[in-house]
Amino acid sequence: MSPRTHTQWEEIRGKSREKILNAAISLFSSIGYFSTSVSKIAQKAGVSKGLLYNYFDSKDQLLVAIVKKTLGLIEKAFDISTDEHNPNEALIILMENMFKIIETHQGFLRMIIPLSMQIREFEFINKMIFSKYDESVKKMSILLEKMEYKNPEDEARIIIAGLDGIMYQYLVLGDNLPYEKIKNGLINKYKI
Amino acid sequence: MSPRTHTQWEEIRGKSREKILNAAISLFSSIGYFSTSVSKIAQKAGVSKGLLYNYFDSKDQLLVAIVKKTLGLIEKAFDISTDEHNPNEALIILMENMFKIIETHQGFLRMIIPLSMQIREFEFINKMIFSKYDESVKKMSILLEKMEYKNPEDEARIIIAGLDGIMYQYLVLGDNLPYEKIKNGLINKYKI
Amino acid sequence: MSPRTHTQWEEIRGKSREKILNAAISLFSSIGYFSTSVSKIAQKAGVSKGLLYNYFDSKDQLLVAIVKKTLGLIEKAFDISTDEHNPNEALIILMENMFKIIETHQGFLRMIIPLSMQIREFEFINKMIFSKYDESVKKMSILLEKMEYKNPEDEARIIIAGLDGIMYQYLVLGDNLPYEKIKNGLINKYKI
Amino acid sequence: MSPRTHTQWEEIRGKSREKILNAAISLFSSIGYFSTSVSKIAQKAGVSKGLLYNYFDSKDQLLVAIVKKTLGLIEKAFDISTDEHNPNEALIILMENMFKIIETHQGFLRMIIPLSMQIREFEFINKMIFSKYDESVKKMSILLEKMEYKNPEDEARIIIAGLDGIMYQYLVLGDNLPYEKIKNGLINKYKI
DNA sequence: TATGAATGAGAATTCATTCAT
DNA sequence: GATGAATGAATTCTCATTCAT
Repeated sequence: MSPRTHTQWEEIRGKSREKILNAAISLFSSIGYFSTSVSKIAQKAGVSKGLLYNYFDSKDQLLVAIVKKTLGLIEKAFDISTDEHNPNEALIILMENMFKIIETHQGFLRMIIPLSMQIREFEFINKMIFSKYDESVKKMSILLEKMEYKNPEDEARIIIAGLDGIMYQYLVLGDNLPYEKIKNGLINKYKI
Repeated sequence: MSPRTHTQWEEIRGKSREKILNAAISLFSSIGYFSTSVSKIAQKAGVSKGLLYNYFDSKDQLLVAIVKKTLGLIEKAFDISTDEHNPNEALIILMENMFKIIETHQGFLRMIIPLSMQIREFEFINKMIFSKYDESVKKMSILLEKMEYKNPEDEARIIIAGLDGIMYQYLVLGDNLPYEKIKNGLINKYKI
Repeated sequence: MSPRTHTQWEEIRGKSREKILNAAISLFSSIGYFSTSVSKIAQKAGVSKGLLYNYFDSKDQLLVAIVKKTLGLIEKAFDISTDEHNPNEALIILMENMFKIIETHQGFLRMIIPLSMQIREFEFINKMIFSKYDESVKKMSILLEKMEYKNPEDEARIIIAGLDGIMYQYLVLGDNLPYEKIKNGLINKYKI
Repeated sequence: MSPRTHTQWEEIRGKSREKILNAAISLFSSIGYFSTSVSKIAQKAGVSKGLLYNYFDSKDQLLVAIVKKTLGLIEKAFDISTDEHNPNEALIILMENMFKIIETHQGFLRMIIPLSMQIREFEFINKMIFSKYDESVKKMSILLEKMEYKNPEDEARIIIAGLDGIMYQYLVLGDNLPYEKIKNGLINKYKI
């Protein structure tokens, strides 16, 4: 009969939010943002449509929340210090980390790439992709410079293009792509 | 108002069809398949919705028609004989041709890539992409073999990953990408 | 088999538009703008909801269309020259005209008064009411001045307050108000 | 935390009820009954939705409570004895009292007038308005009879129409109306 | 007494598609 | 061949109300 404590409310909210976010990311990534209706999300999450709008102001904002959340996860996973390694080892770790992101966040990538390719509506996604790209180029350039590549920045861009290409093919071709083989092929090209 | 001849009808049909296809590809590629309404297409093409449905059974079929048409164009442009060139020259020509497709058919790519990321609904697009991929790997492998690469197929896949990566970045990053630089960077890596 | 002429289309459009407008004004005035759903309007008009949106961009715009249309009707009815009459006769005609508007456009008034009293959303209604008020004050002042009233503008404002009061009571009290009696009572006060 | 006495509970109940009523009247009068959500009321009152429903069975009943409460206030303010004044003085006091209500209960009026324009749903409001109207006519008629007006009831109705008209204009036109001027103009017409 | 998460019915709006002319 | 009015199902979103604690 006594009202719930703040923590109890928090917990309830957290659980529902999570259910909705998970349902949404699953649907957005498999059938796409536009083909996913809010009703489908609510149904998959096992909650009412109304509740979804208690937690997210709009379908758009739900997307934003997903992007933020996943970006947080990626950031965390990516934030491994490479200080104790020599440049080449560090480069390999960097590449492997990028492949890990591809493997772990397939769904997320499948969701945002379509949005980044069209629709002005989600400009923030393009900005985010560009900032990630830029950051990667910088990080990698430094390592390649230490490894005494002649044009480290250019080389970095080519490596990242390779990584992005493998990602793209992985997402589109799925099992038709000998992913592991290509992945190792690329990595080995840069192992001294 | 003498009755039109068969050829005249044909011509009229062809022109309207063309107008519709052009309007559709322009809209699909800029704002996306799902955000493009049939009304907008008809309006942009300067025809009535009814007429559009005279030519195409559905929005889906309109997409199919666009893919078929553009694939034809790509095929034609791609079908340049490399017989009179040595393997390395041929490889470079092949790569340059692929870049040409990226540059010439931006809109088309921007349209189908999002659709290819979503499983199931447009299966035929994935099949088509896979067949193109496979074909390219084969063509390139042969040349690389002649150039005495140790693992020509693996090397081919890495090159194509690079090409696809540049394509992807070109479509997403636009002017934020030093496209020409990376393009030449990649090509030069394979010039002997 | 031959397509409809421009005039035929016009006619079809006109009829549907009219049906919708009539249904809307009837519902807006009887149960109010907010309690009237677009579905109800379409149903009453005997058309689909979709069609309604072919003619009007939104529920708001439907309201705007009604206001414009009714204002046109009122303007026309009100635009009677009083040149050949002496000031007192003209004043009486003016008052009678105002009563006529009250009687003829009950529904319209019942619709806009609630909107004018609240909601910033429909500012244009307030502007319109003020402009009508101002216009009436000016017209009536001129006549009262000729009739040698000491403070013609003040007197005009009092008369119009009386008219508005009767309008208000007429709309709210309906048959509980001895409308004709009061109306004549007011008019007689200003007959010389 | 000793258990509260009955009186303390009463007080708590009273305060929360009051807060809710005030929030509701403020919102109903500014943005209208239909555009005001129960959530907004609870929020503005600083209580939970649940608590609101502890005090009032429904949004409708909340409205009823407001009307009852405000009517009580008006009654009290209006219940000033005019016995010691002569009829003319009493008439002026009566009119001034009515203006005072207009000025003091703007919000309330702005809230109920829109509702009174819509037939059926809030019948009780129309009944209340009629009863107030009737009562005023009677009171005023008596005074005007003593003042030897020929048709005291008719004159009373005209005066009240004037008052209502000024009220209406005051609510709709706001600062665009020279309220004080008209108010005094009307009062002076009946000062001997 | 007090909370706020949860519901579900219903609101406005969009859009692929049909059809009479 | 060509038109565009008309449809209806589906979409996003709102909100009064309930209920377990």
